[in-house]
Amino acid sequence: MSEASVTAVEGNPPQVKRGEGVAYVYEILRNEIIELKLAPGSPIDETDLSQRFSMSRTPIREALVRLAAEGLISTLTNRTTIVSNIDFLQLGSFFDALTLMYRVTARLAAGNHSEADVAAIRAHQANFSRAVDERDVLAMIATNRDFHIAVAVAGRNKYYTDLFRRLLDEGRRILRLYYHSYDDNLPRQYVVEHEDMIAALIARDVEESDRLAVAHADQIVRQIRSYISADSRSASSLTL
Amino acid sequence: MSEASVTAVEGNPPQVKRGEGVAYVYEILRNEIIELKLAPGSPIDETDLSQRFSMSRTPIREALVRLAAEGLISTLTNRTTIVSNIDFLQLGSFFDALTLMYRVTARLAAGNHSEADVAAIRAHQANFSRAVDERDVLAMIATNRDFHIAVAVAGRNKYYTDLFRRLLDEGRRILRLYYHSYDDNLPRQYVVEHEDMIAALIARDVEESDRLAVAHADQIVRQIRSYISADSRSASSLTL
DNA sequence: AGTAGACTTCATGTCGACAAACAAAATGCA
DNA sequence: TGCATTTTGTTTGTCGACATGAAGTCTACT
Repeated sequence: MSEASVTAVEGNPPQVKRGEGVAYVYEILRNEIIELKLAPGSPIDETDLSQRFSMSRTPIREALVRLAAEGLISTLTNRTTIVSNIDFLQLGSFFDALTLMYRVTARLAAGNHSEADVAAIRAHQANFSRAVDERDVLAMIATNRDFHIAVAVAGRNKYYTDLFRRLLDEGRRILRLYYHSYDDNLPRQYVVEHEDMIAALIARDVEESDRLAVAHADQIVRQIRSYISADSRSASSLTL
Repeated sequence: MSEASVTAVEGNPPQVKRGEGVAYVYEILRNEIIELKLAPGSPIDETDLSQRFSMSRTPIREALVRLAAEGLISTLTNRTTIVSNIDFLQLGSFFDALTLMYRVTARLAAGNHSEADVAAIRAHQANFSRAVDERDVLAMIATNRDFHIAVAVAGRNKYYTDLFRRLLDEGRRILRLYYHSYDDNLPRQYVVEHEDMIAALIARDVEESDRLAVAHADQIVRQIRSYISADSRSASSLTL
């Protein structure tokens, strides 16, 4: 019923102290959900978690409430709570919002960024580039997300940054689902596109930043779409 | 220290049953925060609330966690939690995001709405119009928000609807702060603008819906800005 | 008198336990 | 044998209590 690797007691119960317990559990569970270590739809048992983290159920519960508020888990009243499913029917909405956030954050960043922002963005881009060099797909997904968050932060609009972060994390879940078919050419192209975006941003060229953001978003949407259709094609070939 | 009207025990402890307690407390507190019955910056005492709602502190706490996740309250670890302040420095970001959401939800609604959506939107518009007729400012603020949420729902993008809802509620808080100087002409104009928006939506005219949304947003932003500057002007006249 | 340090007070964070609600197994009846 | 009902079991929702950390108070010392 419960997978040993996930449910097992933490090797080093890292002695979190008063007031940090909830944040600790929240961070770990959040990562496990986004990285699909906890499969969508799988049930979450509070008692299990409380044993795993060597804590009472109370802080566990609060962490779960936070995750539920973010939409990462769904709680059925008086019944079990499960990891939220990836809603493929809403994929159109997702792409739409994602593209819009790419655009507005790029535009704002071009207008509002500071020196420090550029340094942060470049650091993340370096990490992303390294991940591509090392063909570390999981690291690519994570560092790519961090790069775009840094751009959003440079845009100085917390409402956009917030939504963008959620969208990008949801994107991480979807990409994890399909990363096995990752194309070797695309990552290189993403590195180049990121560099172009940085250049336009430094030049404070809002319109060019916007154009590049649209192109980048289209590229990513196309990539995910192709993964999904490839996936469904192989499935349908099985049934014939 | 604690205001009697807010801290007092609920007259009718409405016997909420298992599993509904948290949602009940959450809804009530949320409304009180948005309607400024709980002033920004004022401390929130868990023990007080637990007495007021005749519940243990546990469900109260979960409701507070949800509110904190939404940004409506800020919790200082090991110390008190307070109602979030209205951040006037971020007002520019707020207006920017608000305008964008007006636009995209109007566009999407024009493209995706169904008959039922139109009916719902019209109902909310009727409520808004009635509130204007009755010069009930508080009702106007609330029904106006509901009208735009209905439009967003018709747009069928939960990401936008979610962000929009939060922005509109934050707007309700700001308007409450300034509603004493509410202009008598503007509400009428809003009714007309809403009617125009509905017409464009039914005609599925995306571009016209967009134009109207921009105009509507500009109008509201201008209104809030004038309230604030009027307020600061009277304040500065005091200091001179 | 002013300041540093100990003490008191009190709200929060955490805990273990109990009770309700749901799901599934077991039982009884046609 | 098949279906309805009861019983059992498990997990969640709620409770009351304890421990911890922080703010304010009081005292003592320079």
